[in-house]
This record gives sequence, structure tokens and C-alpha cells, in this order.
Amino acid sequence: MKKEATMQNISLDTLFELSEFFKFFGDTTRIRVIHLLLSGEMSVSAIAEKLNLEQSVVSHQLRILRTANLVKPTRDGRKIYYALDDEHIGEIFNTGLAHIMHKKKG
Amino acid sequence: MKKEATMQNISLDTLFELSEFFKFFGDTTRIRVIHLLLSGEMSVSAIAEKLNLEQSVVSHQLRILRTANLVKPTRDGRKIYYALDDEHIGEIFNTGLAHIMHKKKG
DNA sequence: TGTATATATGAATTGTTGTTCATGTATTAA
DNA sequence: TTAATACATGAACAACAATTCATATATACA
Repeated sequence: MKKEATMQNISLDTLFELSEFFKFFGDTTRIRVIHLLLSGEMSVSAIAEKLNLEQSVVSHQLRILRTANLVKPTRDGRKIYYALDDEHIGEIFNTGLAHIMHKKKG
Repeated sequence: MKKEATMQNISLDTLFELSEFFKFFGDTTRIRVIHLLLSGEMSVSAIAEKLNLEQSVVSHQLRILRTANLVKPTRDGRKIYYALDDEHIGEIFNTGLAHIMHKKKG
């Protein structure tokens, strides 16, 4: 079950991208949005209401996630529904969560 | 192979901790240090030399990682060797890396 | 002791990021 | 075409985080 700690040579560029990628998960507002969207798509106003955040806060953060292709918008009338646009997001979220939970136990 | 996108109820506190945790991976210097330590422990000066960073930059970032219990120091004479102090770190690193690599392919 | 080496740390500076507030655009319906 | 609703966005501000520089501490050795 335990993987070997072998190490590939990873370019500086890739390591930079990797850190940029983790940054998206490194903000409370964004992680709450991601968590919410893990259970399905949701409109901007619904997200704001559910998380008790101002609409513009949600829109700003959604733009960051959208630019990074982590979420994908779909318009339906006046509403825009956002959904997670990457299979890996849940995996990364859960891996981090497992770590936190494990630490909580002692 | 594909997991269901089921969603637990996660407390605000836990989501905050989770975002704080991901922050450690969201900085180029730290991710480079983590990457380096994935292949084994290393002294501060060796890390600085290998990454072409000033000693104080490395020390400052190591302190952050140490405070979060992500790395563990061991003194040997004048040198202090740092090693990763958490089984999950490699897993999280690799999960993120898989995402980056997957995106690169198109 | 005194000097050199290895690392840590505090303070100042700089750069980055998130939020707020005001306003702009798109869509719907009267 | 006007009003209302839903969302996006730019600019200003505030908070935070990383680096730099100077200096402090700890160890080893002459």
C-alpha cells in the first residue's frame, strides 16, 4: 500500500505551476465554493446565499476559478450555473481533507 | 474506478484548516523545498545551494513548514537536517502534479 | 577563549491577494 | 423601452506574506 518515495526530475516551470495550482485551494472562500460545487452545479446567487457571502465576492472568486478552468459556467436565463470542470478537484480536496482529519485524531 | 461525488457536511472550521493546509503548497519556494525533501532529508545549506536561494529565505520557509509539522529538523553537529514529517505530503504533491501533467497534454 | 561555520530570527520593505463599493452588462418581462 | 433581476468587473483599500538585510545563537575546533 505504501508507495516508494522515488523522485522524478521536475522542471522549475512545472513546480511553479504546481504551486500556482495549489493556491486556488489555499483560500477559505474558494475552498468553500469548491466544497459546495462538489455536490453539483449551483448559481452565483445560490452560492452567495448558501455561504453567506456578498455576490461580488463570489463573482470575483469564481472568475479566478473560471480563468484557471476549475469551474465552468452555463447560462440559463438570467442565472449562471457554475460546475466543477475538472475530475481531479475532488480527489485533491479529499486528499487534503484526509490529512486534516488524520491530524485531528492525534 | 470513478468515485461517487458524494458530499459530507464539513464544518467551516475544517474548511478553513483545509485552505490553510493547501497554502503551504501554494508557494514556489516551499513547493521546491518539499519536492527536494521528497527524495530524502537535507541540510539547510544544501537546500539553499541546490535551489539557488539565500540561506535566510530557506530558513524562513522551513520555519513555516516546521511550525505546521510538515518538516522535522534533526541536528548533527552544526548542521540541521530537515525531513518531511508527514506521510500525506508526497500523496498530495503527486495528486497535484498529476493534474498539472494531465493539463499539459491537452 | 577566539574564530569560523551553520542556522535562526527580527525589522523593514515590497509584492500580492482578497474584499468593498460603485457601476456596468445581459436577460427577462411588463 | 423601461424596470427589475442576475452577474461581472474596475479601482481603491486593507491585510497578508515573502524577501532582504543585519544580527543573534549554537556548535565545532584551533
